[in-house]
Amino acid sequence: MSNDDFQPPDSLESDRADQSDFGFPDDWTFDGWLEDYPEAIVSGPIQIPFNQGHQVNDSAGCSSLLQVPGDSGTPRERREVRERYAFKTKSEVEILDDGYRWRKYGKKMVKNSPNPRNYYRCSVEGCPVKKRVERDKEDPSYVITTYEGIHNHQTTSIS
DNA sequence: CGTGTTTGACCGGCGC
DNA sequence: GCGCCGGTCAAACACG
Repeated sequence: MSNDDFQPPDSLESDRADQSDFGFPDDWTFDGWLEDYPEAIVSGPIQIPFNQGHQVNDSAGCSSLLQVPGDSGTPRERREVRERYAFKTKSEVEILDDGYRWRKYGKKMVKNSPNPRNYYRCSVEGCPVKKRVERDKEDPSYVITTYEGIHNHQTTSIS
């Protein structure tokens, strides 16, 4: 697919000033791709888990809109659907409202980190989406979230 | 009473 | 084959 022409990390990281254009909630910090989590640097479709902001629906029913800097420095729109997507946010709480309802189904201590990892599943039956949340090893003020799967339903509206 | 969390057990993949 | 490790299950529990 066109995954190869999707340029990860550098362009995003160097362009952090534009993160407001990603449509993330204000208190979320998009930190680009995580080098520590190569498996998160996907190969395959993914749905960026945000419905607020710039989410757009296409014919596939599940798409997200991601903006990356264009050659000229002007952000160009990018629509990507991936199966896995990880990012890091600075947050005190791990339960972030991303527009879906999640049910925790596991907690695990992982090696190389003093912090537990939490496993969540989308509450909607038949929806295969999972996410795992853990605090940054060396920077506990950050929360690492990894989404996996594509929602096959509309946003579960919550509060 | 319905829904979500907690928590230890269980399981499967992988490296030695 | 065995043990480690990450991921999941499920029963009991908490809470509105």
